[in-house]
Formats: sequence, structure tokens, C-alpha cells
Amino acid sequence: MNKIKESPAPSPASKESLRLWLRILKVQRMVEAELRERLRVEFDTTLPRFDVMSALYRYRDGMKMSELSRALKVSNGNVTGIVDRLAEDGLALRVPVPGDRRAAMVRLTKRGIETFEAQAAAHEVWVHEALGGLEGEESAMVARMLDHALTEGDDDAQ
Amino acid sequence: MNKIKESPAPSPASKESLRLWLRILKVQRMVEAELRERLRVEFDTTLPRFDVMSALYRYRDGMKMSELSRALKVSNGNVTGIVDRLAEDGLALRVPVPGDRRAAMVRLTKRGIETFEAQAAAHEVWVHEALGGLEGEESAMVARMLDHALTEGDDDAQ
DNA sequence: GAGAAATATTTCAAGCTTGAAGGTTTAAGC
DNA sequence: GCTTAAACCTTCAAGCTTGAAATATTTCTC
Repeated sequence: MNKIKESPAPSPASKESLRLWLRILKVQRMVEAELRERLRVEFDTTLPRFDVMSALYRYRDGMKMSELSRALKVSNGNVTGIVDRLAEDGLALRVPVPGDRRAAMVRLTKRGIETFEAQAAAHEVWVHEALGGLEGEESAMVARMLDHALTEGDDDAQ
Repeated sequence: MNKIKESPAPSPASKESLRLWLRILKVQRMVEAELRERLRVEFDTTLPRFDVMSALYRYRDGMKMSELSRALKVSNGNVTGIVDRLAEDGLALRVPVPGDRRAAMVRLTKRGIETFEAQAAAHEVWVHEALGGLEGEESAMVARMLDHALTEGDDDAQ
């Protein structure tokens, strides 16, 4: 598998951004693989489902489908399918919006809330196990700098 | 969409890891969405295809399917499909491995190399545009700290 | 208030992704 | 050598993901 020395794109400072990007990607893939595996084995669920439930848990009285897809930064049609499956399993449910017959509110069922709380507690531990190599202050600093790295377009900050 | 104050998981330091994780995820999703969109519009290709070509470009004389999937940290079956499509488009090709009739080497075609070089140059610029909010030294520091954040299991470093 | 534009959601095809199961070939153990 | 295990790859079903097109409803504009 002889690795070949690179040469083609002799750019100046964008190289540094590229290196950072590859590092971010590596960390993200590593942690995500771990979380996905654990969610599957221990809770028989998936990361996308967890993400949706997490958003719904935070906004306990419901979110519109469009709010959900905006919050998760995924496409509209995507959310439809995931919510469908959550609903089939009795974890979430669609309720009509009084003044607007186009829209639908999605919210967790009682069982959905209980289920998510168990998953979230485990999830937090897993993340710490995977990413706990930094002291508290370092961790906060990296988080801050990452935010700062995005050259713009920052909304919906936590 | 009333946001509800959180309360359920009153953990101590894992909270900090969780915050960092969410930040990483946010940056990753933002940049990735941008890259995907641009690859689609300007080169009519996808991120997974780009990733595979990137690996094949680095290991110019070919990689086995298994090496490819290990390098990209994706499943075996996944790579099969992507390479199939690259091959259909005449960008990559499978060549038999002399001593081993199970394995297959994958390598870029001449056209594949040329195509990738154009894409890679643009890609580097895009990443810098998206992630250029840090000075060179800061960027390097974040990269270093991210590496350090992974509590272990680090192989294949760059 | 009728028509046009905007908003909210679903449906669809194509591609990505996984984990598991299957087929083939090679290596190891005896 | 023969059996068993290991390695390599593909196939498959299920689910995720996107972007675009289709529906339905609401709002805007005149």
C-alpha cells in the first residue's frame, strides 16, 4: 500500500485549515462510530433517532417538522421518515397545530420521554469516555475556538 | 417552540465533554453540508466518492478494498458500492492481486487522477473558506488538542 | 376575494451506510 | 494432505440522507 509523498496542491495557509478539518473529521467519525454501536447494542436504536428524540426532549411541548429539520440541519424529507418510525414505536406522536392545518407538532410520548432519559444518561457517559482526554478548561477552550473557527453563519447557538 | 430549561442529567465533568462533542458535531455538519453542496453543484459528485478518490490518490499504486474501508473507517460493503460506481464512470478500476485471488486492488484511472486533482484544489479552498476563522497557530493548536482529546485508540495518524 | 407567492409537509428516486450472511480463496494446525 | 480457521470481498435488507417534485394550506397583493 505504498504511501506516496504528496505534492499537487502547494497552497499556503489553507493547508492548515485542511489539516484541522481532517482532524475534526477523524474525531467525529471515531466518536460517532462508538456511539452508534453502543446505541444499537444497548438500546436497539440509531443515532438519527436519538438526535430527533434529543431535540424533542429539549422542546418538551413539541416542535413542528420544519423546526426539527432546521434544528438538526437535515433535510425535510429526512425527518419525516425518522418521525414515522418513532411514531410506529410509540415514542413520538404528531399532533395537529390549532391555527394551521398544514403544520404538525411532533412531541415525545410519555414512554418516549422515559426511553430517552435512559439513553441520554448513558450517552453522556459514553461521550465522556471517548472524549475525556482534556481537562475541563482545555475542553472549554477547544469548544470556544471551534466556534470561532467558523468564519460566519452562526445561528442557533446552543 | 418554547425551549425548556434542562435538568435531568446533573452530571459533573461529563457535561463539559458533552458540550465539546456538540460543538464538534455542529462544526462538522456545517462544513460537510457546504462541501457536499459544492461538490454536487460544481463537480456533480458526492462526498463519499471524493473521500474514496482522495485515499486512492494518496496511495497511487492502489489499495485493497479492505485497506480502503479501514482507512476511511466505513464498512466493507459500503466501499464496494462506491467503487462500483466510480468504476462505471471510468474513474477507478479493479486490478487483480498477483498472489491472492481473493483480493482486488483498486486504483484511479488516468482520468480519475485528473478529475480528483481539480476537485481537491477546489476542496482545499472551500475548507479554508469555511474554517479559516483561526490563525495558523491557533488552528494547529486546536488540531493538536483534538487529537489529545481522544482518550485512546489512535492509529493511522495522518 | 381571486390569483400569486410563500409556507409546511410528504413522496420519490438515487445514493450512502451499516451489520449480517454468503461465497471464495488462502493459511494454519494437526 | 485435510480439516478448520482466517481473510477478502460481495450481496442483501433495513434504515438514513439528499434534492427535487408534488400537495395542501395560508398569506399577500391588488
